[in-house]
Amino acid sequence: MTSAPDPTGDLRIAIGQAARRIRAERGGAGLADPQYTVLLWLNKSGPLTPGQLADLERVQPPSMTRTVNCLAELGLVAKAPHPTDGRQVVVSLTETGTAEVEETRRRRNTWLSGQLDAMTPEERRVLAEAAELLRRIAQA
Amino acid sequence: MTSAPDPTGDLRIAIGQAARRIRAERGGAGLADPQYTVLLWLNKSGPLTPGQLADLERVQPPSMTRTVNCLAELGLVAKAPHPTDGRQVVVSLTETGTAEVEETRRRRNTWLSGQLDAMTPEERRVLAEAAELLRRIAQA
DNA sequence: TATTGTTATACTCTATAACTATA
DNA sequence: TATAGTTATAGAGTATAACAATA
Repeated sequence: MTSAPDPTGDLRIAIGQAARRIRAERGGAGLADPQYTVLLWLNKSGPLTPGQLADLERVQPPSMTRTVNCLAELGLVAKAPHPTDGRQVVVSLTETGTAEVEETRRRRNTWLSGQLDAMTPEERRVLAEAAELLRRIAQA
Repeated sequence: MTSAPDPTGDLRIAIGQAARRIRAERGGAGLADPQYTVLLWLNKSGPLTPGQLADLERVQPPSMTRTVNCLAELGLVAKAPHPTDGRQVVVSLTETGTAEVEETRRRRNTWLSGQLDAMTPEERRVLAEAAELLRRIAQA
């Protein structure tokens, strides 16, 4: 019982499996993926508000509040009042957080990096392009 | 504050966002992604045991037990004793389940299909290749 | 004794709704 | 009145550990 090809289903399944597999891995300090991703955003873009982070990650504000608080408790980010808008909060990487990002990135034996390193340049190119396309899909 | 390119981080973020975005969509009967994925496997490969499904989906057996039970309650799959091995269970699509798969697939306005349809053939090719690579990553 | 599946339990992530504070 | 963030609550998904049944 084999049905016709289903690129959509194949892609859905592949994304789901990959996301689950990646989630099962822990970077440096045992940080879960959503938390580490926030650190990556802050490292890439500088200080951001929880609202901006929620938009970037495409999650609802309460989810980001929780993630940010978790990181703050670990001392990896700091929350500060917004200079001009009392409603907003500014989240920034601490020294510890910056070190955590860089240390994790430096460790080339990080699981996903290891997987990519084992691939051919052409395959890495495909995945890099796919990353952009997936990002676009996620923003639709 | 913009750091050096980080293909690994970009890919991780993209996969996470895409998985979350896809999960937020509901196919035909409002079926969640993990459940629909099991239907796709059964439709593709025919009847399977919970253990086989767990291996295919890279989840632990208890997770699959739960998913299969949910589908059985909905009448989309049926559980039957294995003909020769009393320990095993055979899960198969019911008529309703088959109809559900085909109806969902036929609806081209399914969210992800719509996204793919809006892309260029080249972009679809990249994603199709990426799906294979992601599958390989997930199995590592 | 090893394997298949299930039950029990707990944790993480996410969402919606309601609330507070500020603009 | 609108916006940013938080708190409260709930639900989905997954995992590990322990158990039952069968090989």
